[in-house]
Amino acid sequence: MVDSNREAALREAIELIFFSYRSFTRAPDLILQKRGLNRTHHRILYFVGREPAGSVNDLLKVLEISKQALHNPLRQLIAMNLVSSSKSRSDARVKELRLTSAGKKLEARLTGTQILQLAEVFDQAGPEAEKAWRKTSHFLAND
Amino acid sequence: MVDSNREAALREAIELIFFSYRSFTRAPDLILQKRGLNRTHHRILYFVGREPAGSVNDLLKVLEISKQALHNPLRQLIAMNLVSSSKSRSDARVKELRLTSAGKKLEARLTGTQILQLAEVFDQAGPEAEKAWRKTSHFLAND
DNA sequence: GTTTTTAGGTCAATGTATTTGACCTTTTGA
DNA sequence: TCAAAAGGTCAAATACATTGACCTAAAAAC
Repeated sequence: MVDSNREAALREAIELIFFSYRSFTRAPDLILQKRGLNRTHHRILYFVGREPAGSVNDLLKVLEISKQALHNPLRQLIAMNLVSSSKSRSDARVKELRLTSAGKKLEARLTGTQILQLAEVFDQAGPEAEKAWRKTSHFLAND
Repeated sequence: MVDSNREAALREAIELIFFSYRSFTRAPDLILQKRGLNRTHHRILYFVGREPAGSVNDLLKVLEISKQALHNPLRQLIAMNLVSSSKSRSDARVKELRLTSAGKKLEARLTGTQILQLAEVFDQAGPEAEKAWRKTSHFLAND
């Protein structure tokens, strides 16, 4: 059971998550908007950057969106020459996705704002708090 | 400056935030979907519940969306009798928004899943980690 | 004490994004 | 070798957000 004081404290935590997430995505969203891109494009750039030569399916798994929902933004990124797509040699059905150099540059810019923001936050909070934050976030992320 | 080891650690934190947020919204989103509602409807229910008799403008400020973007989902909630709207006595331009009893019930159900989830997470992480998580999240939320 | 301006809120049309569902190609495996 | 499954694409319908005009009531300016 969750008593009513505890509930108030947990509602405060809910709001922290809401406001944190909004703060966390604000800077990259502004940069994206100027190019007619959105949060999904950033996610694609991020995960393609993290796993070069990954397939469309790899992306679908990590993003948990439908392949139809992925298709348009991915196509746009390829058309804009931010992501390259080439047939896999081992399985001709599969595409290997990679960031182009322009894609790397944009990804670094977008994610860079978040890296700086988190660096500041952890700097203010201190290393012990950072460690505890990571531990707690891990429980939240994997459940 | 952020060196390359530190950058990798911060990228891990970025992913923790992404996966945490998704995990955090999954349960209520499923409930919402069954009624043809979405995240915005939950946010409206949440903040109307937090501030009974608040105005449309109060909602706009906290949600940071345009009034046109708010209008449709709010209208739907009123039509579904989850939110009530009545003219303010002191200023006839202003509406006072409140949860109806059905609205309270749904809000409790939606937010309840998140409260339980956070209760479990903090239980696993321990009270010190919770405290540090709150401190860190506070820096992130307000910047 | 009118008149103008501002605040609160609504509506319709357009544009953008996602979903639904069909489809194509290549590979795997019975 | 042929049916089924995996990877990926496309077009139409639907849902959602944005743009921009608009209405009414209240404050402020004159």
